[in-house]
Amino acid sequence: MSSDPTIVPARRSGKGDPEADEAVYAALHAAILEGRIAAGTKLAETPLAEAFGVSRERIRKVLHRLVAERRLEAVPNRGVRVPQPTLDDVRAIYQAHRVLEAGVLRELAEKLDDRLLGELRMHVGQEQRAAMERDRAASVRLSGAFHLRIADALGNAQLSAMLRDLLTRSSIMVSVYESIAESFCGVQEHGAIVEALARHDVERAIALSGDHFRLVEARLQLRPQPPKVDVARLFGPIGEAGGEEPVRS
Amino acid sequence: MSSDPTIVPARRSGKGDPEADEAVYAALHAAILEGRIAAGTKLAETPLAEAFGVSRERIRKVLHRLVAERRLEAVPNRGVRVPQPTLDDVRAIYQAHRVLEAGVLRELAEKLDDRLLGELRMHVGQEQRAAMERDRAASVRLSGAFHLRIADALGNAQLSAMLRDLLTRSSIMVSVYESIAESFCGVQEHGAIVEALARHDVERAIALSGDHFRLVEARLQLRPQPPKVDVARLFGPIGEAGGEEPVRS
DNA sequence: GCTGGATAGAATGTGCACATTTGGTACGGG
DNA sequence: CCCGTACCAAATGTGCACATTCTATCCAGC
Repeated sequence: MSSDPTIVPARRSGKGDPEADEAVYAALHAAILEGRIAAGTKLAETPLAEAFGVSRERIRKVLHRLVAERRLEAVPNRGVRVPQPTLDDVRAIYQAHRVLEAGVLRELAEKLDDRLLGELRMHVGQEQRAAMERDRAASVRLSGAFHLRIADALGNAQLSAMLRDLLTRSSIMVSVYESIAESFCGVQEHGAIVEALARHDVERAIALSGDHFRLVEARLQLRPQPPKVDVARLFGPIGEAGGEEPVRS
Repeated sequence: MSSDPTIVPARRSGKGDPEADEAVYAALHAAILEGRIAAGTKLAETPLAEAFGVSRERIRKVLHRLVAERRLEAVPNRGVRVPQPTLDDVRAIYQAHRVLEAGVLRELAEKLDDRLLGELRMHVGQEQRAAMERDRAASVRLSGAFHLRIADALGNAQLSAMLRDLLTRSSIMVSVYESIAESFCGVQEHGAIVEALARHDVERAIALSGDHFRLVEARLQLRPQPPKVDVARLFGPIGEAGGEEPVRS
């Protein structure tokens, strides 16, 4: 998180802290993304406000923002819940990713230069190293970053944002439908795509990418038991410099 | 559910009306989309609240929602503004649309059946009829609907949503950078894409689609004088007459 | 005459109290 | 014993008042 060690304003009471919004948002966003909150869990405003040690209005604003971003779903007068995606929803995400990447690869082949090719190869090298070192966390992260890298190469902010959104949604899905051990893509598949691009073989690159996604899609299956935890216990007081007396029951 | 079927609560204008949110959102959304509000215009909360005849909090919520949807941009403590896209932004939108449609066409070719083909041909027929009748409004609407139709054919909600978002963004752009007279696509180009699909000639369909978008892209140019109107005059009080009719100046 | 700062006005942001709705529960009737 | 109804508690939604921040104007100083 961003911290300013140089100047800390005197107002530490947690009242008018403009960073509190972002802190709450980041905490909830990460918790949803990493699957720490079971799908279908209702996120009540009051308990969250007490857990974070901020006002209910602040929680409210963040929750509505997450709803607008489709990360939570809201029922009028009945609060917000963590959406429970169906298997078809997950397949739709991966299909969308596959379709989008096919278009991106076609476009990318026209403007692929040596510098970009070198960067992609370096990235695959990093993935291989992480895989050899059995660094699972790095593998998952780099695997997603590979697809993002391809999209970013076009320099189109819209495409990058769309792909980034799809990736974060996949992350949510993965926690529900896929075992973590299987969640990262195969490294050699990424390398094959890059080499096909290097040969300007667009059709081959797209085909490899398609097979790649279909493979991930085929591995999907419903996990038996999503974790059920109390949201109030999940979020401790945020930011040691901030509020420090949320318990009042 | 309701225990009192006989009593319909008298909807007090502006107080506890749950439809007011949607009405304000729809009015603002449409105004932004149709370019009735000049790019760069600051949307102050108080004047809007008075114009719509609702509380400032309601306006606030709608404005923040529009910001979350990237339809407006916000500067902390300085209100929200209608974003002013650069020419590069517009090109990025169209490139994203082109890239996405290329992927969609490739995928669609595999699952194209006679029924879908018939529907697409019928849609092109409607476009031709609208073009012959010089119905410009219908032409613009059907032209956008054509691309949406293609994406919807895959039955993927994610892809449809992404394309719908790109289309609405194009609409905004068009009002700034393109003369309305040129804003709809050529009908024969749409027909050619459909016929290429009918022959299962994916490469040809994608090439046609690409040329199609590049053509639209090439027509882009900065319009000299965006309209500058007062937002307070634009939005009459809602809920009384049932509709908001903007006053064009 | 021009520049800089200070002040007043306005607009945005936030917390609080209240209104409305929902879901559960207990009670009474069939 | 079961079902329908009325009440109660909790949670969400909303309006209002206040705090904070930005902007524009005016005045003093150079």
